[in-house]
Amino acid sequence: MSHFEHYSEENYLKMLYKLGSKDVKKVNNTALSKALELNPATVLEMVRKLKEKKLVVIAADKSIQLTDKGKKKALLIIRKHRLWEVFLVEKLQFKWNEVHMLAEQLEHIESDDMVDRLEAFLGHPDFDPHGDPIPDKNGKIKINQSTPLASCPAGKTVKVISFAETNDAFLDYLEKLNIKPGIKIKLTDIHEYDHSLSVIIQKKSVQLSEKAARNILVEPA
Amino acid sequence: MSHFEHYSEENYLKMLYKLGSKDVKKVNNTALSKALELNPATVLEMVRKLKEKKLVVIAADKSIQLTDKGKKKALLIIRKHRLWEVFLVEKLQFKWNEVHMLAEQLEHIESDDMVDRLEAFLGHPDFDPHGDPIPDKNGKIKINQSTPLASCPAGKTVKVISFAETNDAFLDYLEKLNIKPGIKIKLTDIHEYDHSLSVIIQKKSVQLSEKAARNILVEPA
DNA sequence: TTATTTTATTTGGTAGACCAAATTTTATTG
DNA sequence: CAATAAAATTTGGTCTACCAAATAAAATAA
Repeated sequence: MSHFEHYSEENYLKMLYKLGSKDVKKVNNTALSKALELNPATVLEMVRKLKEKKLVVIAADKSIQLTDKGKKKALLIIRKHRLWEVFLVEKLQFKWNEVHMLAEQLEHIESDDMVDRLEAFLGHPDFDPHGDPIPDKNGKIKINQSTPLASCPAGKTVKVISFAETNDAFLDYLEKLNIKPGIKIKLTDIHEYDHSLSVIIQKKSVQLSEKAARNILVEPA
Repeated sequence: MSHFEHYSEENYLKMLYKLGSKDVKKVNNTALSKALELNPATVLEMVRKLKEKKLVVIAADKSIQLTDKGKKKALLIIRKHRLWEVFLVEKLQFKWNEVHMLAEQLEHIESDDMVDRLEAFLGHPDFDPHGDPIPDKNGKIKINQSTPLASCPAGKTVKVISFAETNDAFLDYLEKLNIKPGIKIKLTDIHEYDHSLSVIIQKKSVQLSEKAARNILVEPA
């Protein structure tokens, strides 16, 4: 039967979207292979199929770019992923850093109707538990103008919006410090020496590395 | 990646369970092939794999039978399927006859933790929207010999066991009348005209519609 | 610009889950 | 029991999504 014909394709599209929006440098076959942890030959093969389906175009410099059609498809997968994450956290009481893997599975369930109903059931959330925006049913995203905590001036109090990294180590770290979307952080000091920060989170003083601060996205409180 | 290696296997197990519990006649390769709408050669191949994994045994007459291990695995898939059906109907407002295909997809999501949380979120339902029992986390089905209140004779006192419906409206209704599992109901009268019932619940006399009485499952007190 | 490195592509293979058609085995039945 | 029907099994394929290793092409560096 191969009920999950679309599974791989969806992963490629999602990764292309992710790479395309994060990195400035072009996404070539090597980059995509590494990101997906797949053999370049495998990726080349699939990219050709995506090209056939008009989901990507191969630029003159061989970089792989999503077409509007491909981008929309990617955004609708991301929509499903993020809505399921909200469900898992809000309704099934998972910790917000535990849900990624599960949402990876749920995002491939196909039913536009179900996704719309899920959205309504959850009360049309705008952001997932990590603070990432949830595209609407047409694949449109509300763009927030958050900035990395690392580029805020000392003395400022900010509100955590989302995170630029999603690996478990980072999410566990945030969990320990009780840093999550919505929480207020007062940036008390920036240390010239190593660019680490002293901040106050819920009345407790904490040290953050520059690396961490670059991946915590905030807005003026 | 082949994230869904288990997908086919699960379908075979589920179908074997279904055929085994429904039909009295033996389940042979031909029967299974027809039920799954697959070529006998394909089915034979998979059945051998299931045998390798000790999930089935092939009897002397070539009939395919689930082992305890296989049966448990099948029941846990059925558990997931039915819990998701409850979710789709109760929470996402699908009609009971629209949910089967979706649940077929959702049942293959793997996470015991999620299933248990889902069960708790749904309020530990005993039956799915079709009235089929939901196995517990060990694959055990409560084989209660409960009958609908509607089919009890007048004058009898019975104990409420479970409900064949779990939608909010029905549950609210039950809540108002203080009808819950364990409670005693005395059936004082059955009205020929509309098949409604007069019952006594905690010393108070109440009228129940036939519809409600069909969905209240009871045992002799 | 030639050598070297990196990237893209081709070639030949694998495993899982499927199929049609041929063949063998088992049952049924005249 | 022999003929026939049915069921089981074998054989030789397909398609998808993978891989490793070889080769070609492009980019970079000396």
